[in-house]
Amino acid sequence: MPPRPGLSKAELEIARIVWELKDAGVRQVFEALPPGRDIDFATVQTYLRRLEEKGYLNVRLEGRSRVYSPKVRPQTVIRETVGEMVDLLFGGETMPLMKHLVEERKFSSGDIEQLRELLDRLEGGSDEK
Amino acid sequence: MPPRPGLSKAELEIARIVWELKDAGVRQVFEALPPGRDIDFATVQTYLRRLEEKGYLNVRLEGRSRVYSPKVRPQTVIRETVGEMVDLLFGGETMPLMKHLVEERKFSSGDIEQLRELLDRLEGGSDEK
DNA sequence: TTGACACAATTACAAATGTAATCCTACAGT
DNA sequence: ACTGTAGGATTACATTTGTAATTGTGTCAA
Repeated sequence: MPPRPGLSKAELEIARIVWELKDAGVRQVFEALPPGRDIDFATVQTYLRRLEEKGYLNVRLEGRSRVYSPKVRPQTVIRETVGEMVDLLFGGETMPLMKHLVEERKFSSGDIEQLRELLDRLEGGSDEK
Repeated sequence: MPPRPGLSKAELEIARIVWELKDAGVRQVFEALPPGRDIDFATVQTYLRRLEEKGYLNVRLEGRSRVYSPKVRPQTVIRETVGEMVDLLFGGETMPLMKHLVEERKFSSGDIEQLRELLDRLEGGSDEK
């Protein structure tokens, strides 16, 4: 299954909104844009159409307007996007990315605690490399 | 300082090679491509030129050929690229990405150990959120 | 000397992307 | 009925990206 064409940045931004709204028309997506994100209504329409063409969204007609809904789960898109990034930036190795994140981004002590727990859970579990 | 235009995937691939070679002409970069990566010599030339135009590489003339060298450190590009990805995919939150990575990618027990150490080092250190 | 290469520089081009102008039409009001 | 308008569908377009065809030029073999 060759997944489907990749998402562009702008498309990803819009896809995230649809995931959140679950089911939405152009207007709703448009209004859900973060304030300050100055982008035209018609532009949002284009992104939604492309998202549908690429197979990321379902669409149905409601009266004379189109209503979009997620077709591919965020999980999936995240896996693909992150995977590609790891390939491109680190030759496919996950550890260098982990190291980068831990060292360069900020974490609260609560975050660190959570991370330890995640690691603990791994050890017991069945997911060995 | 609006960094500089972003890197495209193909450009990033080439940039990585230049980082590794430290200093290289088109031919060398071309030959350093992983076997199987079927791409034309002229295509590599184009990427190198664009990398230079965008400010990621330095270039000097050596006889009648151009020799490229890194101008921006990998660290910097990585920080920018990862940062953008976190914004796009997780609204700027690092933790969801960490969680995703820990749960979805594979780690050896050695890796896990290393990660624990990284976290330990953080706690003592001065980098609080 | 004279081509014929080997190499690298230039130029070209189609597809993807970011963004919006334009077009269509049901409806509210006169 | 007629018309301006709001909301949405279409079409358009410049830029960026992936990729390569072309073009220019020293160099060496005949």
